Amino acid sequence: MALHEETTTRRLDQIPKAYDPQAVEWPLYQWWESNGYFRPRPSKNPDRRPFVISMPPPNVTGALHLGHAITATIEDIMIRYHRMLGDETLWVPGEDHAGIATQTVVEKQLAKEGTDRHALGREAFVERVWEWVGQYKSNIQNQHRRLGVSCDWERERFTLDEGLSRAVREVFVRLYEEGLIYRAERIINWCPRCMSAISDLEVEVEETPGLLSYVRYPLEPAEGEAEPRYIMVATTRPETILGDTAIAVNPEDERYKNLIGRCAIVPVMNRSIPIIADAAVDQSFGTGAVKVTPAHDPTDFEIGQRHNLRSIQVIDFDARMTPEAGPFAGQDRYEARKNLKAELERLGLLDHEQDYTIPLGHCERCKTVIEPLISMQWWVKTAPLATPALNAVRYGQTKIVPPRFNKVYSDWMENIRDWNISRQLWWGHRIPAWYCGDCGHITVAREDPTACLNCGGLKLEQDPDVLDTWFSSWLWPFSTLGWPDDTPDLRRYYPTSVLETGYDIIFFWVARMMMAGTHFMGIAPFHTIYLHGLVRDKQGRKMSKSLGNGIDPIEVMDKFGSDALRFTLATSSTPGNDTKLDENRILGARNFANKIWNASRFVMGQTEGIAGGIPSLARLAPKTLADRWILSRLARLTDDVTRLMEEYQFGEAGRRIFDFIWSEYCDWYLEVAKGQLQEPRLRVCTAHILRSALDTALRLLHPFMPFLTEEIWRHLWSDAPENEWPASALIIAPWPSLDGATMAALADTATEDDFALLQQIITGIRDMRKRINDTRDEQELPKLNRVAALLAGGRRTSLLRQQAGLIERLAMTEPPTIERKLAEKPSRAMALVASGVEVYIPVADLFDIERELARLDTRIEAARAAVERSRKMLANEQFVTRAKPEVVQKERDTLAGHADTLARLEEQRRELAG
RNA sequence: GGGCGGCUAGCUCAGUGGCAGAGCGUCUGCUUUACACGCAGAGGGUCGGGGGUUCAAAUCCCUCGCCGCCCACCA
Repeated sequence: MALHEETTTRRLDQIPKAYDPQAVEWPLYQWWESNGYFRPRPSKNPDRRPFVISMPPPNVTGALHLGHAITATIEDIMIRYHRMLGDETLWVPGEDHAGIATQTVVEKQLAKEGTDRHALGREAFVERVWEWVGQYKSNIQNQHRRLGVSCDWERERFTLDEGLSRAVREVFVRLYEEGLIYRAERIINWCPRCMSAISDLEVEVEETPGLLSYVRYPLEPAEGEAEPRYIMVATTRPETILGDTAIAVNPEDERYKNLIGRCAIVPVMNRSIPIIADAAVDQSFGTGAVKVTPAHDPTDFEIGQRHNLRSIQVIDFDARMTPEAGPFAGQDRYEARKNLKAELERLGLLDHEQDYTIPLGHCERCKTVIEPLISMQWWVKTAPLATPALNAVRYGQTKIVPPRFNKVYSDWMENIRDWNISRQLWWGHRIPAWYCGDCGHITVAREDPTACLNCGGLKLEQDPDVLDTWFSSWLWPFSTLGWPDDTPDLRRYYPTSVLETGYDIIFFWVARMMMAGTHFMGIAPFHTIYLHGLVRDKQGRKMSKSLGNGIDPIEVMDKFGSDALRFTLATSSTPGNDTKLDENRILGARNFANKIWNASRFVMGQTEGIAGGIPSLARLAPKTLADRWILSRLARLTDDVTRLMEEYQFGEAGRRIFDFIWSEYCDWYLEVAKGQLQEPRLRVCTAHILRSALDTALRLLHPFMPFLTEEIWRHLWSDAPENEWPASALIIAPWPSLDGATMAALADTATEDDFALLQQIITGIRDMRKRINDTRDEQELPKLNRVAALLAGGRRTSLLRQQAGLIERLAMTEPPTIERKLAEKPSRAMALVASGVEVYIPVADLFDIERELARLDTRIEAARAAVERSRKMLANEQFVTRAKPEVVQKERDTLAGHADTLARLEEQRRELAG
């Protein structure tokens, strides 16, 4: 509580004039954290389930980028909202060991030192990575802290922690025992730079300009055939010719029917291969005949399996040609392509080439071109896991926001392919499988075995590979809570509530967590999946290191403050849609923070000594129209924002709060209050309303701008006795909520209509005053400070008389003359009509009649068009009979209003012209 | 080849059946006793094109056009 006690003053002259986020944010964060506000606190309402989020774990050695910032912001908004609602709230943070990514970073470091991991050896290398992790882990943590994340750091987890590693091991063993993990030789995506297999998801396909080469294969001569004949195929990867073991044609293809069963000669290698028929071949592409290389192409691999073809690996794991490649052995794959083509040309077998766009797979991590290769790997059989995960979404146990991603999720789940989980790396969870040197049995066990489970042999060797990074993060929602142990946290906080992340990792992470959750826990890991869009640069490009277009959130926070960044990220888009981050918007949010700061400074300064404490909204006694108006607006705001938060419409909620604070509280009520505070009769009540409304607004805004609001809030309450404080800090203060009676008492349409009329009149007078002064300025006459005003109020007369002072002060008029009907209308005056009220600003010594007539004509024209439009609608029998009655009635009122306005404007014009 | 999203003011984006909105930018004023990171006022859009449904469409349906993304084994 120390920080709060330091705050003893709210004197205007002692609070800095401009909000300085740097001075406020870090101390506040430490204060929150040291006071334990981020820990879950039991709810007073036992019927409410705890609200829990597992934070998507960032790469342990990474730097914070805008993707993390938007994730952290949206999650913190939800967490803070629920904490204020009084829910038991838990946000579990952590980091991911990020297998390939981290290993690559450290390898680069080693390269700089002129060494590599093989020189170091496995153990020393892993040791080295741990050092690196120790050095960088705190970076991402502290960068996250700067964003204001109110997560429970005491429950922080790391995917390579002992506990989480145990979860990984348990899952592997269990799935193996269930027959859902198996080892198989398949064609896989191989990254020759990472020297590892990667999963289908980790391959990025890019359309690349290339060549389609047409190559003739000589046919083995049939009996009695003298002339040499050829069969021609098209290929984008000529070097794979060396590994061809067949040529395939479509069985229906008339051109080749008579060749099926015959043999062709692989150029250069002079190997005889069969011509086979397979339905996978598209007759219309290329020549309709396909070379088949089972060792280096997924489709060919399948054709090979169907036809029992031999696989000849001609490209090695390091992307160099194998001895099987004959004269090209040892050459790089692209070098071999060039050389082979030259050789084909020399042999007269390269018929021609054409430009062709090739979809090329690249390694997601290092962008190296993927080589499809046959290799022994570990796999998860995913179909049995996908079904429950699919059903959880299908039957509404888990809802996706926005719902259009249902289809993306379901389509993937329905067509799911087995997951290659082994990686030929050193950094990660080692695969818990041991091979027996005696009998060859594979022992998969929870504890490291000392002898073969089959033959008892002691020559055991552990599989050298590690598991895909996602094999640990798919357990995140329960492994972080203590699973496989039956811990209190696991029982209390699983399933979690909302999973919030970018839509770009639906398959990588979200879908797999759904599978793991349903399979191991028997229930989906979250009831809601909220997917945000990607943050892009000004041109709409994805931010990336290589493009150098990334905006560094730390720099943004240095410059504008965390709250400004958070508010911008939260309000710049809608769920699932990408955001082009615009620095001007951040600037706007920074200005908003400053606006609130100064409004608060003013309110606290003005109300000092007048009003101790802050009455609740229900206990206020509004005395004026403006009082009732601001409370009505505030009541509606509270209602709307709460609803929007429940609907995950955080952007809209933030914008509403912005509009209220700036355009209603500051622009109007604060200005009105300046006058009311001068009146002894109104002072106390006005001060109370100013403070109470500010208090509520700060609470509503807190999830979006936690630092600024907390700082002001503790100043605001500092003169109230401690036992009156709603809470020791805004972060745990109650979320504003109005019971039905209070809502009914505060929200009042008639009041809002009355005030809207007043605003219309005041704005109108300001406009006329400005035009008068512009004209005077042109004529080199001194400007008028105040103008005279005559109002014909009609049935609104008493309202206007009550509010005359307000009009005078806010519209800068002399004390206005207000009559039901003016006995004599001023002949030389500017005029306007608003909801049946006529307003005249007489201009004695200067008047540009032509200009005023033109202005009136514009207004008359607009009124006439409006009347026309309404008349036409009401004349339409279909409208009158079919539209909802209240819509028709509203239209009638609108017409009456416009007609009245039109008539009065025309009258004003006649008098002016006449 | 399938699927999804976007196209609204000069720019960045809200709005998803009932007379088009915000911020920034523009123009004009302003030391009005919180804020020039401000105040006041103004101007600016046939809501991508076409068709349909409806009393009524930016909003629902169809279609076309760009721009972007995701998925997919045509070499």
